[in-house]
Amino acid sequence: MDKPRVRFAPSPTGYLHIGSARTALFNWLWARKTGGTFVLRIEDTDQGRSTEASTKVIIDSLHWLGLDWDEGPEVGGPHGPYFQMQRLDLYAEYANRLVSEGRAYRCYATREEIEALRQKLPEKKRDGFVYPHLWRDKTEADWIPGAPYVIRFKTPLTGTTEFVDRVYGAIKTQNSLIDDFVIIRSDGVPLYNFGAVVDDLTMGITLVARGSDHIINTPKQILMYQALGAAVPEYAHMPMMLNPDGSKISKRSSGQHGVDVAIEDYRLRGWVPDAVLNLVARFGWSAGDQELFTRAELVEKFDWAQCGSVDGRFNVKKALWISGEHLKRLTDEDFAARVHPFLAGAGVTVAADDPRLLPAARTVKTRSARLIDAAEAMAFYFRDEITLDPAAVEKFLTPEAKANLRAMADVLTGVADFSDAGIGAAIEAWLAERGFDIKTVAQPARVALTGRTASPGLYEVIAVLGREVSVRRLRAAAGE
RNA sequence: GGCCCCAUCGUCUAACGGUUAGGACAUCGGCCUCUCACGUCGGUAAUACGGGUUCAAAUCCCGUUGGGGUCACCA
Repeated sequence: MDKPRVRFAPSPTGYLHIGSARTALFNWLWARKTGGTFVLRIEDTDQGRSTEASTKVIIDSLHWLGLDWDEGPEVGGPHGPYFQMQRLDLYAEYANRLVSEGRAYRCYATREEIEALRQKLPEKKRDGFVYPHLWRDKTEADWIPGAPYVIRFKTPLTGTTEFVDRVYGAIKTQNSLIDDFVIIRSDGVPLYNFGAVVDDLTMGITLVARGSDHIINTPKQILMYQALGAAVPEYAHMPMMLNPDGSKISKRSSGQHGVDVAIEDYRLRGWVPDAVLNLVARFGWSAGDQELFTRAELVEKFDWAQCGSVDGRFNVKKALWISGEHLKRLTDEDFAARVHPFLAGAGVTVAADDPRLLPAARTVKTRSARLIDAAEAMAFYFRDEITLDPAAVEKFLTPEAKANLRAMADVLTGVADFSDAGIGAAIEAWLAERGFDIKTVAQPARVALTGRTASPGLYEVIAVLGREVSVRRLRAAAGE
């Protein structure tokens, strides 16, 4: 059996949507698992909305996710070009073939003309209005030289079109319900359904996997394959990814639900690529009770048979949990290197080779959901001047506590072994000598050293900060 | 509205005719503890409804209800 050829065919009208990323991922997983070929094709026929900038953003996002393609932009391939606007001649050739074979026809009716016809109908019937077969039965003799026309597909009037989706199972449609849709615009540019079919056909795509919003297009496309005398590919549709309230995920809804839409946003917020892949993989797909997957495990375990057909709602907390789990699995060194670029955003300048970077990062690793959170949590280590949280000052920096902070500063000044353990031992000895419980000094010290009431462990904070800074901050908070 | 699709804890899901309906996130409680996390132990929580088929139904069939998709010279 031949190896599958799958594709991801985004239209460059914005960013890489989280749902599209899943479509790309599932196709990629299938290709990698089966040793097949993953094709990237840019569907830029919507000239009003397609931009080069968007093409770049989408390609960058795919690179960032690590979803590499075997054929497509940048890498080329035997079936190129991989931008639809560079394939116009091909579409014209196939369209003309359909016309000459009587499977499609020129339609000179204008949009206005058709709309006027629709308006003539009683209001109730306007909803289900389909193109009346104005030009369906005309011949070449009726063509109007020089006038603009579109090419419409001559949809069979009877019969049903059926296909077995790898996710949804059997789906059938009455052909009589499908109108004679336009395949080539008056400017010669193909419409989605036709461009996709000609490309999938000429690129040898054997399995078309895409979002379930395309289920409705599938019968039309199958009809075109048949009219072209070509073998129909397999189909696999994936359920929609929705907001927590069931609405569509969009830039606009993002603020409302906290659901990031664009893959660049995930990168900017400090997700690691594998966590994003893990996140989207679990929408509509599962492997028993397993929740966390590495990229390799995804490739190994992915199968269409385990894909469900239920639309999924985004769970922000679970998403953050997945991100955090992936962060925890990074080595300390890797984690530190990845969090470094985010420190600037948290307002501190830290050199990549700053010796405090690794130990500081280590203390926030299990406390952060994303790198941006980690950077924010560890910024206090690097500030020249920290701002103390007023409420915390009010609550913990009492005169008595300040006296203890001064004493603690003195203790630290004398600690020989300035490590976690050494510091802990010295402070605990001091505490024992005074008969204090650590609870009486921990929170005031934490506020003095970090500015806040929540932080990594006290001893590790002090160790990372170093003797000089720790002592200075304790004394400053004590009012010296 | 027509057509298509979907329906198990709040959310994501497991189950592929026979289970005390399992797991994860969230939530609640305990442990750990210098705070916050992490970790750990335990609890609450679901087969939308109504009919069939069957010895047996979350699983198969029909209907109802609810949700989504789609009805362009967008993709």
